[in-house]
Amino acid sequence: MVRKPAKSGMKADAKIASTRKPNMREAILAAAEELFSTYGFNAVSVRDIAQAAGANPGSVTYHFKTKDGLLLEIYRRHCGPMNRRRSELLAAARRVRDLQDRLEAIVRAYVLPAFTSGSDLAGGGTRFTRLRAIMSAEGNEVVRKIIAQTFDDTSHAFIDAIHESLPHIPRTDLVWRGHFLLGALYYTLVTPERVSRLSRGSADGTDAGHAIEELVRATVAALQAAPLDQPAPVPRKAASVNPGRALT
Amino acid sequence: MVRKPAKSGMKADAKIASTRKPNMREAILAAAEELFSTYGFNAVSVRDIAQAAGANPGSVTYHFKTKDGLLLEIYRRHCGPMNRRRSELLAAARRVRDLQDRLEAIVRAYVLPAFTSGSDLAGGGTRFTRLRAIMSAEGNEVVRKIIAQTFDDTSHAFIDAIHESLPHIPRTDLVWRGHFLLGALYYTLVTPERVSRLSRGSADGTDAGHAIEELVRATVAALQAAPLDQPAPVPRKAASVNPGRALT
DNA sequence: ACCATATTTGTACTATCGTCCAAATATTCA
DNA sequence: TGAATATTTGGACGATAGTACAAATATGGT
Repeated sequence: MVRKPAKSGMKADAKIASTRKPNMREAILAAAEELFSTYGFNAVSVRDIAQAAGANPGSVTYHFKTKDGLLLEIYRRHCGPMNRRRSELLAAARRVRDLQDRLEAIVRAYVLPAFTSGSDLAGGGTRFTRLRAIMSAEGNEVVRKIIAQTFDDTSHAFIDAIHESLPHIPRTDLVWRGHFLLGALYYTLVTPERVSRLSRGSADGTDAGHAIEELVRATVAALQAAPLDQPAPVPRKAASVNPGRALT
Repeated sequence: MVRKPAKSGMKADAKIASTRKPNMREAILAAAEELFSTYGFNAVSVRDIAQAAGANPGSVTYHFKTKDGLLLEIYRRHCGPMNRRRSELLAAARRVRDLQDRLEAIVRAYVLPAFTSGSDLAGGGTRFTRLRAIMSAEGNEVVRKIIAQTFDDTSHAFIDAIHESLPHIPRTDLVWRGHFLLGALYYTLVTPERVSRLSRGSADGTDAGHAIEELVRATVAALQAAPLDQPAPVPRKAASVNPGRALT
């Protein structure tokens, strides 16, 4: 990792005089999370992390044994709270009467914790989700196991819930569409500036609240689309969808 | 890069006796493309590439000067043909009369070249798109410039075309939804096995043809959704969307 | 205050990284 | 064929990677 000129000021602040970090282990975890989620796992060295945390490289080895162990601990920290939050929101969503509202609530229950879960509510959630996005692209082996163990259960629970709200759509299509949702979610967190650029400033890709609303709206519509075994996605004269404004 | 036990047989085949590669430069490019798109840029060493191509590490430096230069050349190879293909398909799509069909054709014009463009039609397109996905996650600086220079024009052209088919939806929403499309597209190519896993074998994530159809269907529906400034995404009793099968 | 334990430090090890270079070898064309 | 050029080779360079370890220091219970 070479980028980002410095921010030498911050590093200096971190180890002036002999001010001890109250909990160096946490500082290392936080620094690693931030750096990994920004530059990727491979591009960040243990020394980079130690320096950002104001610690000694050996300290990282002491607390987490290996670099993979450090990554593993980051996942352990976040997976529990995040999936717990998702389960709570999903349970609440299931109790929504109106089928249309329920579907939206389910999608929201999936998306929201990705932006806000974790210990640190201000940006902590997006940081971890961004990390997951990068790791799924880099294809780390340590992570692959956690994914299959921890996240697949949650994914199945959500797909099942969606299937209950849309029983006429084959599960296979819902798996695809849920997959697209996760991809869109990841990409939004990894490359938010692209949205700002392409919209020429009229949208802010880093505005989590707005991103969530756009994502939910688009996903609900995608989930409701006719499955592939039905040739016509929408009857020709589909004016009622947008009342007052015909398509042409 | 340490993974994947070996495939030592292939390497041996590549340099048996004194059989010279007819064009070592191409072999290096192909090997680099394959490895980068599988493991990421940072995880693959110049020596890995040279070995996979049956070449000498020094040969890579000779042809491409630096590792970044090699990556740059891969992008140069693919960007031209891919965007040309997209332009052709987009122009054809614009000529479709029916607005619904036109929208679908536009989306298809965007998605299709990502799976099939490039010199090598069998997997060559997906390989390069997978590479782009990984690079956007890793955030390489060399790539960021190419993206903004080469791809933003295409993106704008597609957003404009979509906007013509859906004039009642604000451009900002279409930017978001186009962004989601790209994210879904990337994620599908990066983690296709997840689809197979979650669908318990009833879907094949690596089936490009099927992935395209699912992606197009979901995206068209997402694009048509009511914009955020309209509170109700669909009027309550929306039965006509799926003729014959009411929502409940 | 003292000892046992936990943590931090500084340094060193080996491996591998990207890149360079001179010599060896192929290729091309007068 | 022979000279000019293009390519390949094998080895080397300094830099940096992850990790290990003994010494130094901080901490907490008695």
